[in-house]
Amino acid sequence: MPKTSHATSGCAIARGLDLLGERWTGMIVRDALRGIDRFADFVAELGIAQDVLTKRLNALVAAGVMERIPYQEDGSRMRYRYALTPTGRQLATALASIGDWAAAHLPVDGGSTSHFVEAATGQRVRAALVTDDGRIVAPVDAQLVVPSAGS
Amino acid sequence: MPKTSHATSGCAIARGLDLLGERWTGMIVRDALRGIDRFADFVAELGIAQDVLTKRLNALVAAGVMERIPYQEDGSRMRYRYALTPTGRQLATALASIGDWAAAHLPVDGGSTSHFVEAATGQRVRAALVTDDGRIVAPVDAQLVVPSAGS
DNA sequence: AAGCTAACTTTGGAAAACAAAGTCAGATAT
DNA sequence: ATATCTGACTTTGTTTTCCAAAGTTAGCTT
Repeated sequence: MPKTSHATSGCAIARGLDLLGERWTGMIVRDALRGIDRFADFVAELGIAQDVLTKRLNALVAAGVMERIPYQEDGSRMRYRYALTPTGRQLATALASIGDWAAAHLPVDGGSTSHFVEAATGQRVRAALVTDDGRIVAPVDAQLVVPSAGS
Repeated sequence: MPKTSHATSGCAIARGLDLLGERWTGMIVRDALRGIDRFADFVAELGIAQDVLTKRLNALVAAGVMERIPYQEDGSRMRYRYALTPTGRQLATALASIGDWAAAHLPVDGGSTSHFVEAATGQRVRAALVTDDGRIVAPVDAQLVVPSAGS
């Protein structure tokens, strides 16, 4: 067993990090949310090595986050592109919360940063913790509950 | 420059992933949220190699996520522990959204998974996208806006 | 002085990432 | 028909990171 995997851990955070905590994976999903879907474009945008991109895309497809879709431009042969599945699009919340946190706590000189908006209204949206009855809870007032065993 | 860094990227998601997208970092923060704060306990809980833990803790301290705090048990010499800063505790939202997503989309046999609750009431909380006026927006209805340049 | 313990370093080998070059398959141009 | 172009990958060789085990350090107790 060359590399530690938490894919079968009882902790959902561990399982999620097994994907997103891997180098490049989060950036690939971010670009996919921006509409990028072609192998060569991911390479150009991210500067990722091609063999690594192949592995990551395969992992994302295997996890049900992305799917490999054939397409054909006129006057070209059939090729493949990679698009987020509904499951993958749900990761928007996770990426938004990471982005919101970084915007607040890892500032950088150049002002404007990326953010999410509601498509219908253009209104800015942020990630927050909410109760089932719609109350917003500050992160400080939240507590992590782990059923029993740790890892 | 041996390894690509997005630490100075204009994209906040890239900056956040530069930390959380590194192997082990998210798991360390998760355990820190559970109250783990000693070097040896992180090693025991995670099975992480000690030199890697040293590097990750240093990076987290440098980023302002954790702090190195001296402590002394009676009958022992002074040692150091690692605790989340207020900035670090804000990552609860990000970890919750990753955990919520994984619980929904990366199921595993053994039923119970970890989750966050409101400390005061014990009520379960979940990560969601909300507008500034408190409306909840489904991830599908959200759109990522990137100011200008990509990476 | 010798032993104990927690927090690290050091060391050497294995796995992964990186960069560059090569493969492949069709569609168009010569 | 052969040659060329393009996008999606492999292959190859080097660099970097990860890993596991052993070693170091500092102060307290026996």
